[in-house]
Amino acid sequence: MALMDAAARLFADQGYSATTIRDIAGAAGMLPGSVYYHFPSKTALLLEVYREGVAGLARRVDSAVAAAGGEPWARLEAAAAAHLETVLDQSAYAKVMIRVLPDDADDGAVAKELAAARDEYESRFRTLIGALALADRADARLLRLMLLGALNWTQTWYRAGGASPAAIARDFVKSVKQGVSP
Amino acid sequence: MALMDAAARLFADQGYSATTIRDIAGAAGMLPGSVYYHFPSKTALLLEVYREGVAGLARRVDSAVAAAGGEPWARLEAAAAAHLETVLDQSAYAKVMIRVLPDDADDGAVAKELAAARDEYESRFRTLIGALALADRADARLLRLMLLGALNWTQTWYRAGGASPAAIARDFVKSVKQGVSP
DNA sequence: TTTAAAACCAAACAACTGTTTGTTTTTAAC
DNA sequence: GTTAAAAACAAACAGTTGTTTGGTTTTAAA
Repeated sequence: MALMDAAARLFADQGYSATTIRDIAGAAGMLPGSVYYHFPSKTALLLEVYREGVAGLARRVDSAVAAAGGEPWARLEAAAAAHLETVLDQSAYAKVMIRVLPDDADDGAVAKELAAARDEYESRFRTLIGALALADRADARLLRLMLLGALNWTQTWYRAGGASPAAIARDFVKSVKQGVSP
Repeated sequence: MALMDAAARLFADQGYSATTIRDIAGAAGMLPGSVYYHFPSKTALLLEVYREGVAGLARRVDSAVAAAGGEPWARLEAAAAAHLETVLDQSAYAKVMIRVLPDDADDGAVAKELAAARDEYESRFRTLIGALALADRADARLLRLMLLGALNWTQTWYRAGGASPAAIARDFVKSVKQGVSP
């Protein structure tokens, strides 16, 4: 859908509140009012774009994990690589999920739905990390939040041309697995 | 300054473009027009708040590192702890530096200044990590970006009452140092 | 070729945006 | 107590915001 594509790209590039309905309509080749034939409000448009982003990301990660075999660290690495490839290269929808905070939606009920969608996605990493054999003092929750934070923050510094998203993800996972000390 | 305090809090809580001059003026107890006696534009106000955030954060981190002794990992841990305490608990100004992206400023020249201010701050971590003894295949740049990303992303999930900012920072540094494998 | 739904246009709405202007109040030094 | 600068007010400005309304075109099935 051209309208959602345009909205996803603009939300990802400029953020939610800096993006106007006129921006979106123009990028989709229509007039502002026409947007309201397809979506009842700007917030509803964000919600659908966000959900599509979460769904697409989940699909890619799930399939990467399924193809990764049974070794827990390999499965986590596959998930991290798929996450980063999608968020940095493949999907403007997935970018929105990282760039737009749930409370950017002016509607409180929608904010909760955005947060819930993201939580459901991230639960995959809870499972993947739960399957790891960890050192006694390692905190699985903080490990998950550290890894996801490091992955998501790449959106602020990543530029095409350097290390590939998959290579970055592999490096991150390896670092937390083995440590960087000699 | 009450005006900058109000702006810092609102920028940190709602983001830059979702915050209006009227919001800021109201929170500071004055009328919208009065803001322009102190700052020539909304963008200029952001720039000063952002700079104050960077300066305060740099001050705290520098002093924590100086007090941490000479062991490189202890110095990095002290920097990470100071960073997180400031950003999560102490300073709305520092929060702005994390929440507001440079290109949120409508003015391109200001965006560059914001990015430059953040870069100057982060160079400290380049130095701190440069002093570490790393395993052969460890990438110092990715290590820095991973750690800063994990730290900065805490702003999206941290809630007072759980692990303290300093404890989170210590956990992150320990994880990348030693790894979490048994 | 008729028809009806889907999609879009054209134009406006009220509210809100950053900002400017001229005037008044507050502050503090003389 | 006078004075002048600093700070704030009151009111508007031009442009933009999300959204609505009623009419027109497009699409595709009958």
